[in-house]
Amino acid sequence: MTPLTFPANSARATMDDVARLSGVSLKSVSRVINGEPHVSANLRAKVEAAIAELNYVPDAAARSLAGSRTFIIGLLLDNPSPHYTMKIQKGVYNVVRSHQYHLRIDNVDSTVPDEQFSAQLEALIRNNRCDGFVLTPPLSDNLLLLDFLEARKIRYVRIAPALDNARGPGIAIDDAAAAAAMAQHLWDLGHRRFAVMRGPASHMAAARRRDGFIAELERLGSATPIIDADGGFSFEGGIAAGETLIAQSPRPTAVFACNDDSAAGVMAACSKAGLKVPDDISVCGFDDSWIARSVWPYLTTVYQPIEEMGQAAAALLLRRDEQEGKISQLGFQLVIRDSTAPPRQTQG
Amino acid sequence: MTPLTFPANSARATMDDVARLSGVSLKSVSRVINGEPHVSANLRAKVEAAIAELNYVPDAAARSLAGSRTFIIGLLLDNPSPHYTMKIQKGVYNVVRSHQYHLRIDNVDSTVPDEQFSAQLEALIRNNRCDGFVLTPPLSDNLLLLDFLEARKIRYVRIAPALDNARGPGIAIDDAAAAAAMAQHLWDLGHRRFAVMRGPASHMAAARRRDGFIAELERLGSATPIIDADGGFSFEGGIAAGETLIAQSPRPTAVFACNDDSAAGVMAACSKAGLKVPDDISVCGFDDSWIARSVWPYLTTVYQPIEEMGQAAAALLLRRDEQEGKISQLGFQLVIRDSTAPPRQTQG
DNA sequence: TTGTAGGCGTTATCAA
DNA sequence: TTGATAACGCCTACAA
Repeated sequence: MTPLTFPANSARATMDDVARLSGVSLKSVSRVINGEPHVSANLRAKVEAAIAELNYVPDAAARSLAGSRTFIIGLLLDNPSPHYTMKIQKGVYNVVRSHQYHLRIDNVDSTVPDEQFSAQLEALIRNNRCDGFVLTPPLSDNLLLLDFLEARKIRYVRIAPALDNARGPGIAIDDAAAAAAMAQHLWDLGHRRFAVMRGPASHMAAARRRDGFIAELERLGSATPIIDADGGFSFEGGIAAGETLIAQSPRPTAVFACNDDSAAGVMAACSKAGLKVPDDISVCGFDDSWIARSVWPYLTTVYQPIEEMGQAAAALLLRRDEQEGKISQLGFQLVIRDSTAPPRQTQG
Repeated sequence: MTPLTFPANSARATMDDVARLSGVSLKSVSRVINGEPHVSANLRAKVEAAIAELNYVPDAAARSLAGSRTFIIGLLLDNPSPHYTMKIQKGVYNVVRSHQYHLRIDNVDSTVPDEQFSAQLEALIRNNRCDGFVLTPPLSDNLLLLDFLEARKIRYVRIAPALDNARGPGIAIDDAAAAAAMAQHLWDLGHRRFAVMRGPASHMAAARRRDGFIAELERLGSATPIIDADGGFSFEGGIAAGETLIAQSPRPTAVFACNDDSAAGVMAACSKAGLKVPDDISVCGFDDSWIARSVWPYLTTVYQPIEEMGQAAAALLLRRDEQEGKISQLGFQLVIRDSTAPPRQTQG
């Protein structure tokens, strides 16, 4: 019934065409398309047949002009890592498209003064509304943004929020539990002297990882104080802070970095200092980002389902029912690769 | 005149409001908004004042329903590296937004059979047209896609096209010249025995880099045959192929990889084999991607202005004048870091 | 140089 | 359960 190839230049069918072909009114066609109740099965069948025959698809512009929906979901981005961003974007995209929606991208810069930031937001929604935004970190915790959206009754879902959990719906993982799992892994290998490379103070999730790691070690009975340093979430920061950490005496036998980039920095610092990973020292990260498999040895890390988080966020946004400030947690996974091993006997 | 804060819930002004306030007709307002000719300075001033006072912005949905433009630019993506994609995306975004356009993202999978691929394309443009697409590699060289768009008279600009240059407008760099510059750099350092890590056969730009590198060496007077191997553009591939290359006897003193990822793989292979970079062997890459500064030592590479390419592509698309198949070339830059150095005296 | 009338393709309001 | 008819906000003829 539906022709396999659709002539490129044939004029697109409109609702009028469908109504005429099926012999019903315009409004009835509209009802069928939007799945409204109070439509007889007979009428619905007729309309659907006509739609199929004409290869009809509703026009998005007309729909959003006449109605309240735009069939567009916005993804709000603010300089996270390319790897992270693309994963989120892909997850959001797939769900959005499967619902016949489109994905719009918007970048903002949240490091500017409040007034400028507000102006950016104004500009975004001025001439082209969308049906909701997916917020990525650090925007997920930007109170100014949340206020702005709520004042305009624009729906949003936050990814990896760390703040104000009652504020709006969100998707996250249990950072503390994931860090604890890593602590357990190192403990089981026999490590007893640890160092933590924390992230920048602004990154709330990093603090949770650090705290979760340390809390678990204390629970397991770690006696030694656990030193830490700020790796700034970057490779360069990881090198600098890593050099500090491995210069301690006695040297820690294992370093847990709160993200993969700074973990790679620690590995570079070890390499410069002549320490072999994992023989002389174990190093592990967090994220299972692309760099985890782009260093040698491959990095032991925590996988967080970033793409799935994007999917879940989009799905939440597309479900029109109002959900008040519920944060859904997704699972994580310990990924044990080659950068962690039992400590040397002489040191153990 | 323009209020600094704009009440969140005030109804948005329409063209009607502007017309009424400025005491002119609807059409005149339209003329001013669209910068049409034949408008007196006086009238224009009145209308612009009213627009400012009412904080008016045209409604995108109404505009695209009534007119032919949608004020949306699509970015067509197909699994390139996150780093590359995000750079392009950012460049396109900035230009698009500065023209009051919005950016729509569309992913396709070009590895599927032709029929499925066409179906994907159909789905993309069925219910929501856009004013043009920016095509990223490898889609820039996808003939099926180009045919599809041309048949529907949809404008596009190709990024880094390697094929069929007369086909449609595009933005690129001179890959061969960039690779030649790298050859010159290594030659000047004193290297005389080279290896090339080429990319996958499907990536046309990689072949140009390899060929350009070799051609330049021959021009410089290289006598030794230049060995090469396929690094698959990936870190893993780089390790495997790198092991082959450095096992040659006599060993090459410099390895040029056609992208950074496989260059990092070469460095890992060297590390495994006990070779120090750059003391024992020089390694260089291409792209100046993020990994170039996430390895130790930092990678010597070629910077290509990816973000600018995105900008240029968007700018080309937004200029409505018809440009037939012109490829604009942007500049590249040699980035000399720590992974290249003169060869050891004993080997030189 | 300016203005008037009609239409773009859909949803929403009412009445039947 | 269905269907006329009027918006939605703008642009494109065409006329003045």
